[in-house]
Formats: sequence, C-alpha cells, structure tokens
Amino acid sequence: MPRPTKRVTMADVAEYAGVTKTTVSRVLNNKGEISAETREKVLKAIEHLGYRRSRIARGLATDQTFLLGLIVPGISNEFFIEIARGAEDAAWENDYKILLCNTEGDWDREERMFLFLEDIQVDGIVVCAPRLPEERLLPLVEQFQNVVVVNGQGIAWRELAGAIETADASGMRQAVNHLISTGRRHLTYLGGPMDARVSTERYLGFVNALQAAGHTPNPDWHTTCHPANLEGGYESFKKLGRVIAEIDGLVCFNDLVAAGAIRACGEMGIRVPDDIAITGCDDIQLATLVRPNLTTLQTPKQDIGALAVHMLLERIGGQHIHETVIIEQRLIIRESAP
Amino acid sequence: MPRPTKRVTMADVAEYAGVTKTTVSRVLNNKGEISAETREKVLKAIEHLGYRRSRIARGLATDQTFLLGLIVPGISNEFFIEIARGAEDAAWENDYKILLCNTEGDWDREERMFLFLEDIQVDGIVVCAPRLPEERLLPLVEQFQNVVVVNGQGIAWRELAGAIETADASGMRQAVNHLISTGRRHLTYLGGPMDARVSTERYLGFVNALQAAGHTPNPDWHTTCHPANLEGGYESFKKLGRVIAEIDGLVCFNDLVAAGAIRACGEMGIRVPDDIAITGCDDIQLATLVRPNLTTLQTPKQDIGALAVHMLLERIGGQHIHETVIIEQRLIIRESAP
DNA sequence: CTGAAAGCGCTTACAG
DNA sequence: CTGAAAGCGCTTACAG
Repeated sequence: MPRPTKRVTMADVAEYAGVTKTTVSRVLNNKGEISAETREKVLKAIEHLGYRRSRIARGLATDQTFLLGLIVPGISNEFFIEIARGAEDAAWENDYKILLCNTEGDWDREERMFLFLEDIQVDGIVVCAPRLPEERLLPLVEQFQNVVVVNGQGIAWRELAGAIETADASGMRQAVNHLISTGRRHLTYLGGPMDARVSTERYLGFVNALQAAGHTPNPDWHTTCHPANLEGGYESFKKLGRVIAEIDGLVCFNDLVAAGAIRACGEMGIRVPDDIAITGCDDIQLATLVRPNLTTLQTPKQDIGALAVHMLLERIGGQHIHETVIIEQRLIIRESAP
Repeated sequence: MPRPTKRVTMADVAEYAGVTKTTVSRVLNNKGEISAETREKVLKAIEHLGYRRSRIARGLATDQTFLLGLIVPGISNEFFIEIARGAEDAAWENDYKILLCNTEGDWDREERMFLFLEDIQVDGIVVCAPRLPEERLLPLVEQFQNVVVVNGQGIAWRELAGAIETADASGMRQAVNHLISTGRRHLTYLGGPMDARVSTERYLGFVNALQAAGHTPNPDWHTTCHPANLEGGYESFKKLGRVIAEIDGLVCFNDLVAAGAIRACGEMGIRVPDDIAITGCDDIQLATLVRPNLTTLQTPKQDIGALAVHMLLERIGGQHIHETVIIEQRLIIRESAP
C-alpha cells in the first residue's frame, strides 16, 4: 500500500544506530556474531523508529516468503474449514502464514490458484483436491517443490509430494459393522461423486464389509449424490423411490449427504432410526444439529491441517520424513443409528 | 519457493527478444509507445521462455501488490463466508487477489492480522469486525490508507475509511411487524452480544417497532446469547424458563440463534410456529435446513463483499465516492413464522 | 565483530 | 520509439 509517510527502512535504522545495514540485517536474522552492545543499539533504533522489515524486499533477496498456500475445493464445507484452522495454527507457531485459496471445485480455478501462489511465491502448498484427476494434479505437483496433497487421486505424483489420506475403507467398515451388529439387514450406500478416490474407496469399504459379514450388497440400490451435499443427499435418497421400504440401513458418503437423506425421510414419512438407520462421515457440526443426531465417523480435521503444514515444513527444510500418512476415523454413535 | 531451475527473468526475455528490460517492462505494462514489431518480438519471447513476472520484484519497485486483505471474525460463520465469496469474485475481475484472514473474534489477532497484511503489503483491507471496539479499530484504520469497514462500531474512524452497514433496525422492524400482523401479541428478542452495534441496533429496532405498534416490550424477557450461535441460542432460550409459556413470538439476532431456539423448543415440547413464532436474520443456508424452516431477514451477503472491494478499489484509485453505504434487508417468510 | 558492494527482478524518470 | 542507469529494501559472500 503506497504509504502516505515514507517507510522506515533498514538504512534508517542503520544510520540511527550508527552501524551498517549489514549489521542490522544480522541482528534481525540472528546470524553471525554481534557484540551485545551493537545488538543493543540496533534493537533500540528499531524500537525507536518503529521499523518493520519488508517481507517483499526480503522475499526478493532470499527467495523465501514464509508464506504457505492452502488450496481447498470449497469454503463453506466445514470439513475443509477445520483443516484450514488446524493448518493456520500450525503455521503461525512456526512463523509462517497461510494463504487460504478456494477453488469451488473448479479445476481451472485450481490451476489458477497454483499460478497465483507461485506468483506470490509461497514457500509451499497444501492441496485438498479429492476430485481433481491425477493428470491435472501431476503437472501442478511437478511444477512446485514443496507440496503436500490431502486425499489426492492417483499415484504418479506420489514421489514428488507428501500425501495425507483418510482411511476411508476402514471407516466405512466400522459403520457397516455397527449397523449389522445392531440388527440391520438390508443396507445400501449413498455415495459421493464416483470420480473421487475417497468416494470409490468408501464404496469399496462398504461392499467389502458387507460381504465379510456374509451379506450381499444390492447393486441396484447403490446411489451417488451430485453434489455430495445436503441437497444432493436429499435428491438421491428420493431417487431410491419404491425400493426404499426394503432398506433398513443407510451408509452415507458424508454428514451433509446423511442430513439430506434424513430430511427426505422426514418428508416421506420414514422414521429414523426406527425404520432406517443412517450413518454419516466426518463428524462436522451439522452432525449434532440435525435431528436425529448423526451417528458418524469422526475425522480429525484440524490434525490433518496441522500435519499437512508440518510435512510441508519438513520438505522446505529439505527433509522428506513423512511421505504418506494415513489418518484413521472413529465411529461416533448417536441417535440416527444407535 | 526456491526454484530448482533458475527462474526466467525479464532480462532473459529482453536478451531473447533483442531489446532491453525497459522495453519488456513497457509491453508488459502497456505503457508508452512501442512499435507493433517490437511488441510482437517481446510477446513471442515471453511465450517461448514461459516468462512470468515476479509479483515480489514488481511490488518492491512499485509499492503495489494487487493484493487485498479481507479480515473476518470467523470462518465457519456462513455470513462471512458469503461476503468473502462476493469479495473474491469482484477482486479477480479487477486483477486483484484476496487474502482471507480469520481472527476468530480475537482482538489481538485482529491487530496481528493487520500487521500481517501490512507485512505482505496489500493494497487495501476490508474489515468485518462487528464487535471490535471503536478504540481498537481507530488506530488500525489510522495506520492504513485504504480500508473499508463492514458493520463497524463507533464514528471516530469514519472519515478515514469507507463503511458498509446493514440496516439492522429497519430489518428487525419488518420482523416485528410481520409477527404482529399474524396475530402474535407477546414478543421478545433473543439478542446477540450487546457489545456490538449491529446487536444493540437490532434490539432498538425491535423495541421501537413494538412500541410503534402500541405494544410494550417486557424488559425482563430480553435475553442475549453468548456466543451468538446455535449453542448460544439454545442455552439462552432455555434461560427464559418459566415465562416462556407467555411468549408467542420470538425475534432472534440471527439464524444461528434462531435455530438454537428451535432446537430448545423441540426439547421443551413447545411447538413452532403453533405455540411460538420465531424469526432469524441473514438467511444463511441453515435457515432452510432447520425444521421448521426459518422465517428470516435476507441480507445480500455476496453483494456486500463485492461492494466492499469496489469501494476499496475506488480508494486505491484515489477516489472516495462511496463513503458509507447502507444495505437493506428483506423479510423471507417460511415455516417458523408463517 | 563489522563493513563495502553486489545482487534479487522489477519500474521509471531521463536522454536520445 | 528505445535504452542506460538508478532505485525499491533487503541479504550475503567476501574482506578486514
């Protein structure tokens, strides 16, 4: 922002303290030996003049901005908001700042965001892109040094970036087992978009768990939601139409979809959980707002955000300790599937 | 991000095109006369080398970053998310980018965010700070050139910054009039934190409208919510305790609070809207998710965000056309107060 | 322990 | 219409 008053620069500090910019820079960066006395003088000058180092100038000189980008496909989705929150805290703790970028699930916008972040010259990027096709993700990851991908698809990029994934199949298994152990016999799955790995994986988890328990999933019942939000869940559930009466257990892709299904049940005169038990996934706030409350899989969203930042920081520091981390989910039993 | 391969610089482009950096800069900025031929050569060189101008270097040279900051007190509050969305679109359209900053309603964090944005050297800042005290806001506004405040408190800063405000009192009047005209006689107000102007103003609007209609608000019934979200609304409604049976109309500070009240009603065996009619404010998504759907005041959230950016751009351009803009709300009638 | 000087990648008067 | 040069505010070898 063009300042009304001239900016206080390092040269001003140097002059006031009677030293050179080199010295000022050194005390600022705690680099090299400096006599206690000189340091004192410089610190006083900084204090007195109200000097604040220009991140831009520093960025130009060092090629480091201490900025991190976080790309999410939607900002009104609490799942990503929580990840952002965790990431932000972790970043601040390490003197980094987070730039939150929302793509609205638009792939072109995804690329534009990468370009934007490259423009700003962030030191690293966390990408949450569950639906982005591998062939779109790969070039982005190739172009940048430090990237951590949360729930990404494909494998081509994996040696280039860090990865964090939720243990989707195992989560769904917990949901299915719970429904079966509470007496449900005719289960189906209300899925997310099948172009997302998290989605297909959850479906597979559902199918496998069912088979492992000696049941056969009815493929005709399998329904997906577009988009995987409340409206999508509502519409898709209604599509189940006549067969719905036979179903007594519904495993949903996420809490939003589950809430939509519950809403549809309300209108269709189907009682939850009496007639049908419903489970969600992620445990967002909505899970406890909806009536009946959602039985769901808790995902440690903030932890994922913090972990992503830590992995990024490792990479920036030249280490690649955590290549891939799997995050387990935990079943929380509430009213919708007691 | 320290690049593995050397960055393509303006000098490279100049060399490849057989001109000087000055010329390259000129075609990039469309400044000064350039022969079509030269321009062509430069453009080709840029294309060929895949050159992308460094925003950092440019920022250092011009003191302009084409970056805007947007400070919000909470990122899980849909009201602010929508403002952010509107702001982002408006910014992109003008080749600016938005940096979204969340303070979580923490005033110290508010100041830190300002410092951070100053650090990044954004060209302007939009602040949503409904609860920030005037004496905290003033120094921040004084320190920056280009600021637009959304729903700010106090007046001291008003000649220094642009302002956008919702017409809260008039909104509440609509709600009260609707309740009265549909036969409700014993109204009360479930308020927000009384340290926010929007909150006191809504309360005054409520009281005035009631009096204008010849009713006397019962001050004993007046209750505030801390915080003004679902839980707060739920708790506060319960505090109304015994007197609740006498109340047949409830005007709420916002949709979140209203949803909390509805939830409490459910548990207390009070029927909405039969026993009590409830109105919200803002018309967030939740308004149509809750059962019964919320009658509420629609606030054009995205428009507010876009307007804020436009006002900021005006200021950056040296104009101060819109000093203060008042945004009207509109009553949407749904199930909770038919 | 401290300084002089070059460099980061741009822009912008000033000349021609 | 184009260029040489200084400057934006830092950092960092290189000397001493």
